Amino acid sequence: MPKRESQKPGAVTILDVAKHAGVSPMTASRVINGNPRVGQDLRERVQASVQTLRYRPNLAGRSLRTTGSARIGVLYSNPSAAYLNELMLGILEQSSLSGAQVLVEKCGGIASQRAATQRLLEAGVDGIILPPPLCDSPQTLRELDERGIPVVAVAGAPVAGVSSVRIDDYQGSRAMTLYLLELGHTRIGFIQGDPSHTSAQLRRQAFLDTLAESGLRMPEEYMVVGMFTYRSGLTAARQLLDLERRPTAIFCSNDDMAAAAMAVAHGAGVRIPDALTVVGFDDTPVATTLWPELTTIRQPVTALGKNAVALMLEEIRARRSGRRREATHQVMKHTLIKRQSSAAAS
Amino acid sequence: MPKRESQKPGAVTILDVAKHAGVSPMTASRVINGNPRVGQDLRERVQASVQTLRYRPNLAGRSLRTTGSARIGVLYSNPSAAYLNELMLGILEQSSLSGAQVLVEKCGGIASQRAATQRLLEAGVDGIILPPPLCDSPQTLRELDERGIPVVAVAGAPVAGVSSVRIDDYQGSRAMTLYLLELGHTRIGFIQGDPSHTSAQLRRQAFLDTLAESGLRMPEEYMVVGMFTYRSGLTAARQLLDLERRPTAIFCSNDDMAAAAMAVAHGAGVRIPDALTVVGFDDTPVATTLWPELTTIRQPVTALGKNAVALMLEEIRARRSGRRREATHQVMKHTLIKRQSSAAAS
DNA sequence: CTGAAAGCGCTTACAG
DNA sequence: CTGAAAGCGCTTACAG
Repeated sequence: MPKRESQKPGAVTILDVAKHAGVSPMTASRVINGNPRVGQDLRERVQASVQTLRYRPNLAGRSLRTTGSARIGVLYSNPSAAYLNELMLGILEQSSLSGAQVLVEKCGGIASQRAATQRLLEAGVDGIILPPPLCDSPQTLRELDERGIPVVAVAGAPVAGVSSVRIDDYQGSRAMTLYLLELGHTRIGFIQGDPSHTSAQLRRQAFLDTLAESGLRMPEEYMVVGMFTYRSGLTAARQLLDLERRPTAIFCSNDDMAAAAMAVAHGAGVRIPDALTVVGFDDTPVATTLWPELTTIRQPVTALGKNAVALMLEEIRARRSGRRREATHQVMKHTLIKRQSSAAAS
Repeated sequence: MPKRESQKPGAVTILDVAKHAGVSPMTASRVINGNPRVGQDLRERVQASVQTLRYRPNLAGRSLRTTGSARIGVLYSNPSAAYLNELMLGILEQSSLSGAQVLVEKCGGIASQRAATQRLLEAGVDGIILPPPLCDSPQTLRELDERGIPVVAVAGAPVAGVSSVRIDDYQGSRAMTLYLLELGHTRIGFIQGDPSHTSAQLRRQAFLDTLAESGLRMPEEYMVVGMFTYRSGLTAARQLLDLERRPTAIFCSNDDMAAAAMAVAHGAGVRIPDALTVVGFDDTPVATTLWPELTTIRQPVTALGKNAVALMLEEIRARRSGRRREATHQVMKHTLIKRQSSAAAS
């Protein structure tokens, strides 16, 4: 008799499901994985058993056979803490679902980057995920590609041969600009992000293009360069609010700079949103920390992380079975989130 | 001949290590897991092979035998986004290392909490991790305990019979208070957190006790109640800075409120840290986003998450093998992080 | 102290 | 369309 005593009572396995449905474990497995080559009635019986028994597949068991021992590296440099946290959340969640292991390395300059890559490779990673801003470094991408390591870039401009997951920064920025125009703002300041980031360039370009479409053009001093940091946002916002004829709205290229702009406005006694609309981009946790809460463009950062892992796993499986996949470029949906920091122009 | 072709070349298994070292897989396993009952020379040979082959254990394989199919639920309500993100990071990392699955449920009031618990249980979780503020709800703890579900509380006051992981809020607050005194501040404002949170009470008490020790007592209007939110920090900080004889330092019970205090100070034209020292508690990402960067007490939130999972897994294993463990109360180390928002009293 | 056997839960590859 | 067999990588429980 098998020892069932030390067994957890509620641990329903696929064998239990199969027995309950009166089929072989294989058939149960097929139904559970959505394989269409199963007869209608067996399928229904298995599905019923899954429901009744509240079966949940054990991912360790599954991944042992499928992905084998996939290991994914994440190489990052100089990130926004909040963004990286959220991204890692998605990466870990998905890899836990898929039974993959995740190794993380941080690097600074190009030398330390090589060392970090080396460490990841020695640890046996099958591929590397590159969050911004590393995803924007052609050199990094080339080096990894030359070594034959699969790469998935998160954000950044699509590069031939390298899979990527991102949102459409251009359309996101366009949506925000249209929203500000709808609110009746005609004097809109813009704080740009780090010019070396593709996302910063796209957000700026969309802003300018969308205004031009509406026949509007901002005076040059309404366009200020920031670096995506809070500190740079302070300086930039001060510049804008010190103008003689100052804007009635400020579009900041990310939330951190928007937080800074709000602090400066506050300091100058300018009330938000009555006298000044401030909007951001990203919807990081700071957006709902601030008061008034920040109107911004939501990036599904966690989902970006999840999909990056899924893409990577497909790539790894393909390579293991000797196939070659085309690089995939996945664009995820952004959302305009209206909160209390924006209002109609007065 | 076994098909080795579709095999990933770098996938070193424990069998490779064993063969390379000339021992059985069992001995290799023992060495790798630090089991002391292995002879000196076999141990060394295995360790050398691990090095040479750059062996990394496959966690899916391991967890299949050890934890079995452990599933851990996380039940949270009304969290600080940044704190929860970081905690989840640790939870997911550790559970991925241990091959456990994580299910997350959010809840609001007590009714929705029951429903969420029910969903977790139906999904077959073996135990539930309770982040703040749920860890402070005796009712929640009791209900879970009555159903016989293992619980690990993150933060909160230690409760008999319920394992917990936390930092010593009292000592952390004491360290910060001593630091402010060292800097020569004698007029220190204090913004308290949500009074229903144990951590808020402890931080406040330590502040008062430590001052008393030094023979100091602040005027009543220097103690202001906040709610741990940015918004409440704005109000509280305004109160403090509007005082005729205002403090030279403000100790905020968390970083979000410190961010608010800095914004208000900024608004009032009070320079930080020259004219005003502002310090926080937690070291969430916002602390390094602000300018000047925030002096604060670092909570190892990610590590708290990791350890909560580790504790939970021990508990689950113990129960499965019919043993009963005493509840463990783990206190992790905090650190005073000195940044640019604090300076000597002028 | 060391090892041969068995099995964790699942799915791949083969056979019908 | 369905199933019996084998094995993913590891460790538990048993034997010596």
